[in-house]
Amino acid sequence: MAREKIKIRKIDNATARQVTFSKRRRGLFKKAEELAILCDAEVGLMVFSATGKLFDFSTSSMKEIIDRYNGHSKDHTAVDAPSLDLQLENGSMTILSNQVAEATHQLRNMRGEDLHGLTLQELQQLEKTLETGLSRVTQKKGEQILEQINHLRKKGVQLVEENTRLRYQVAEMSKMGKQVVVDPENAFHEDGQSSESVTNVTHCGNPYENDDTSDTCLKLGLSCSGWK
Amino acid sequence: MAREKIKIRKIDNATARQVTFSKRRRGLFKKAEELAILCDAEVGLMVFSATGKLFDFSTSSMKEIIDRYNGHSKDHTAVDAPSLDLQLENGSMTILSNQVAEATHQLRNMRGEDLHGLTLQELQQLEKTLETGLSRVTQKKGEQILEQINHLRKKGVQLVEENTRLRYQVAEMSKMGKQVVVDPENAFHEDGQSSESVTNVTHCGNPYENDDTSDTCLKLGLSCSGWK
DNA sequence: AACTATTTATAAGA
DNA sequence: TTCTTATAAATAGTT
Repeated sequence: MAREKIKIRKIDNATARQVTFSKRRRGLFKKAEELAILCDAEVGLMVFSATGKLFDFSTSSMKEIIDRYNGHSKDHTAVDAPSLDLQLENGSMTILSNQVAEATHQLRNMRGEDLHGLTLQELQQLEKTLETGLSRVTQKKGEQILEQINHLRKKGVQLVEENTRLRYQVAEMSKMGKQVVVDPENAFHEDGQSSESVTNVTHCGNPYENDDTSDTCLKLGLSCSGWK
Repeated sequence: MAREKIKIRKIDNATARQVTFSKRRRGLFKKAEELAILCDAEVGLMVFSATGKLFDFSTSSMKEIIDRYNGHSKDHTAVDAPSLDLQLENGSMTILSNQVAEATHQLRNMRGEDLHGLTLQELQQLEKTLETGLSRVTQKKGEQILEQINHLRKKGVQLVEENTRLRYQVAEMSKMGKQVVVDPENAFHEDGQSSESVTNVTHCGNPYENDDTSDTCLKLGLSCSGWK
């Protein structure tokens, strides 16, 4: 219903699928609410994303709706038949267990940990997936690094400005100040930087001391150790 | 959403309300199904008209969806008096659901699909894991390729031997045989190979014809197309 | 997340 | 109810 008509079948691209899920989920929930209000209906809506996240909407409480549903449902065995409940419950458990097993297996495969039963074709596919994933992660890392470097640069500029200002201040004060006691800690250095600014910059590799200016500095510093 | 914009509030006219209910209900159910298909989601939808009639839609069975909902919902008082068994069951379900969600999330990360909330450290770790996995998979692929090549070589040697034997046999037979009818299909070729052996070798890229000698041949041939 | 060209949904009327 | 149609909404692809 937009730029192009689409076929109603599972969206291949995972990112696009996620985006569409968000958009259409919102649309669906809005429509559900409108129906309830306009037509004085009672509505209960449960949606599980492919990743297992739950989204729900109901006019009253979901419990009430489910109770009412159970009352209406033709399948009265579905209601208070604890044994059946448990059976179905076990069915869900089995499904979930299988999902966990499958996902875990895939993860092991991707970590290269359990490659025995795989055919050459499967290994080929796996390699391709890993290459794609790796390239995306590396790209993202690059973006973050640039971001943090830019942040540090800006911070640096600010510090230099502050420094200049402070230097000027001190110069002014020492020029006319006679009874001003000069604290040795705040005296000039040869390069003209105040000791405070110097501290902020040189302590980059020594984290958790300052909380404001050095946090990004820290992140970047730590990550550097592993770069290729 | 048509001839005129309407306020979202209960429609006064009962007839109009009923008509709108029918139309919008259909629309809502359609949207629900589309969301489920497009985004691989699980959906459960229950609607009670003002007159008390029930309409429902669900991707799997409503029971399953309600079970899953109860597993997710913090409000465990949600559905009928849960027996202790059921409570425990629900606890397990929650754990399993969370495991599924976590594993799915990790898989998405490894495929480079959902990299937003990650810190530089996490990206770094992910990259390392992917590199390790990729190197293992590539290594395994290499081993399999060598294996299959060796297998093919052995097969080739066997075929050459068989060929030689057969050639000798035929030569012997034609030397002394007078009343032996020579089948044209089994006649000699210039290179001295029997037609059977020739078939086995030259049909490597044309799979699913022979099932014994050409299976490894096939695997190797197919995978070749994707190599870097 | 915002934009916009299109597709859909649908309110009113028949 | 169903069909039609003008118009409001939703949304697919793009940025």
